[in-house]
Amino acid sequence: METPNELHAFHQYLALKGLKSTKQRDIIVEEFLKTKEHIDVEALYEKVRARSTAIGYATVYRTMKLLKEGGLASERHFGHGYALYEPHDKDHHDHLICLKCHKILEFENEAIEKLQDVVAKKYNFKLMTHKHELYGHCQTCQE
Amino acid sequence: METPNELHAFHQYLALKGLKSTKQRDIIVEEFLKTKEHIDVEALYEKVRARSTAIGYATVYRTMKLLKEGGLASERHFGHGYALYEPHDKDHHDHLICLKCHKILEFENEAIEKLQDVVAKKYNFKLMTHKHELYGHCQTCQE
DNA sequence: TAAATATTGAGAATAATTTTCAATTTCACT
DNA sequence: AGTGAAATTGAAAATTATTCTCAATATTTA
Repeated sequence: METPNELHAFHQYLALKGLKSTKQRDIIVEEFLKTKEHIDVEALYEKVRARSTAIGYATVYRTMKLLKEGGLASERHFGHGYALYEPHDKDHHDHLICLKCHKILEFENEAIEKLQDVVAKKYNFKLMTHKHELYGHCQTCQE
Repeated sequence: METPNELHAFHQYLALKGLKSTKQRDIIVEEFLKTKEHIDVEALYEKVRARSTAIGYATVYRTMKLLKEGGLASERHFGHGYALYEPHDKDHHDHLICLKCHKILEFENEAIEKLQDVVAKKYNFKLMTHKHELYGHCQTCQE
């Protein structure tokens, strides 16, 4: 009784768009959902290949794009030149990134979110999304 | 009596690092400082070429890297896959980016900066820098 | 001015991601 | 179940921003 309902949501998204469900997509989505950290395409590709050697990089990229479009994954860029993905959260969160060990922590701050709205209003912007990243040294790396 | 003292600062930085001043670097830096908006390498290259056809892309990239290292320019990435540069401000500011017309506005918000410090402290992070970008539709594009 | 060293432009190289294309798979309709 | 139109696939080529290589040239220091 533990059908991942995100996978189900993905199938619904595909149906909605007139796209097809395939074994490859399912494997990629399952592996993606399984990792609770931020994952890059290379690491995801490795996990996927461990289950089926007949899946190429292109399909991983294509599937991540679909997940993004379907609102099931968020794509992040933290300065190194490649994308990281994470399952899309209902509750928005932002990130603390350690410049030494590249650890990523998440934070939520309601007060900041409110202030963002204030800023947007001041400039007559209709806010759709935002990116708030704090870069520094984590506790461990300060020693 | 209007010597750009940023150019002077650049020369000082070069001297400090044992690097050399060249015509190419000066032209690139002058053109960069002249634009008060965010500029990408391609646009800067065009401006530079208008003054001297004997300057290559590589030198523009190399010079922007020096400006960055010297603290005279900030590099930004707003989601499209290339870098934008802006003269480095003493007063930190963040950005509002229109998803339709790609206009970029700047904002400063002291209260948000303070809250960032609170967040960093909570996670025992030593904050070095941050990125805060608000994406949406600007006033003009809402019509 | 000369020697030592940094810089240059052009094009090759890199790296992440996207596209192309012919072969295969899915799905809606029998 | 069977068929055919349309979507999907993997592999390799293409793309794009940026960096590197290298032989020729320019700057600096003595």
